[in-house]
Amino acid sequence: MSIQTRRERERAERERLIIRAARELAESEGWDAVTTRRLAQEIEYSQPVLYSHFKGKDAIMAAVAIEGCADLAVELRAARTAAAGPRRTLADVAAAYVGFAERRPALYDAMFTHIVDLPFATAEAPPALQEAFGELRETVRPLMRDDETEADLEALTEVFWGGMHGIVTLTRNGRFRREHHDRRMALLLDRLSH
Amino acid sequence: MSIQTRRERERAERERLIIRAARELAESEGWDAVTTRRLAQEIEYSQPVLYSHFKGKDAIMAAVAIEGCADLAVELRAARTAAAGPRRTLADVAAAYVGFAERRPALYDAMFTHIVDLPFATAEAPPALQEAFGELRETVRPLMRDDETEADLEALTEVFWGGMHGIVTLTRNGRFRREHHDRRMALLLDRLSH
DNA sequence: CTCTTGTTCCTAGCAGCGCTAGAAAAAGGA
DNA sequence: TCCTTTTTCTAGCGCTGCTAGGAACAAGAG
Repeated sequence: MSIQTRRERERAERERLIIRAARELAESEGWDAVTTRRLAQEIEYSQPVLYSHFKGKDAIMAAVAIEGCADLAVELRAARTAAAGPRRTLADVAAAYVGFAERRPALYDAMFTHIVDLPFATAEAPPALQEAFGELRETVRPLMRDDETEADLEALTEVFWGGMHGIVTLTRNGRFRREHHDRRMALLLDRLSH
Repeated sequence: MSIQTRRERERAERERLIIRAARELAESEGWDAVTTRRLAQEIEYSQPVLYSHFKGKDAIMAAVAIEGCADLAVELRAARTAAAGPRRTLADVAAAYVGFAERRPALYDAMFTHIVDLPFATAEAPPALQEAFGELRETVRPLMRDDETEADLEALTEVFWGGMHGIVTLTRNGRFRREHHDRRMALLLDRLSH
């Protein structure tokens, strides 16, 4: 009994270790550097140990992505609840989102560009994901007119999100001039809040 | 002299063959299927021949991406010059853009998500890229107020582009519910055109 | 303390990847 | 026909994600 729980605890501990190592490696050297061999060396176990915890490398990336979503949700929440007017709050949350993406590009990629088979806009989506989206939604809510429905809110939130995501990704790989960034963001926020 | 030109012609021909094969393979089976071995087999030459034309696989993808930009520019131009009001034209061009991305996902990825080191928002950007962006810009131009500058136009065009790009990519990998797509697009267009 | 059983873990290897050195083949000129 | 230059291929390097099968270990029984 006690032995069993200790083992499970140690296993869970090691699983967190794997995720942490993968994340740190990705953030410091990019996802290309996160090979199963390198990761195994990092956690001081052999390769097959990774596969006893995760189905494959994609599953490890997905786990990192979920952690990233939780972090993002925290940062968005901080920006949202910092008490300013609705429009100012929108700008602050947007800045928090874009800042996150720029500060942690590898993490951001794992969350929103790399992984494909991670349940998302469904009931089975990981709580951290729903929470992050919820922060965006509650940021947008005060800007809605009375005659607009909850579905309108969701849609506008997605447009807000999509706009930021597009700007972030196109900026990062050189499609946009970086010097126009502030102007773009201001324009996006201005137009989306009527 | 004549022999020389014939050789150059044949080489150029084979280069187009490589690009076409890469594109077709990517569009039918995805970029993962486009390996240098597979591509060599497809064009009925050995692997090193590929490297006598392109520096590496990335360069082949870049060539495909440029071709894709030319195609996109053509489709955008058709939508833009189909004579409707400015707002309706904006919607048509947006639909053309999104339709292109959905119809040719592999091509779209090569153009806007995969390749990183392709000169873009600079003077050295391939003409096809500048042309495609130009189509977007000229679509947006009629919606500008008189007091707005050319830089504002560029910025708004980028916001327009970024919004569509974000929606396209987040939709494709399951971050968005597909059933809200039309509502999202309508919202984006409505807000961006005042 | 020793032996057996069951679990955990590692060594070694597979098939495939992008890419390249050096040999073989082909083509052109004398 | 021979030689030179250019083109093309064979073979292989170091790497990837992933896994089968045996070694090492820990836990309980006698």
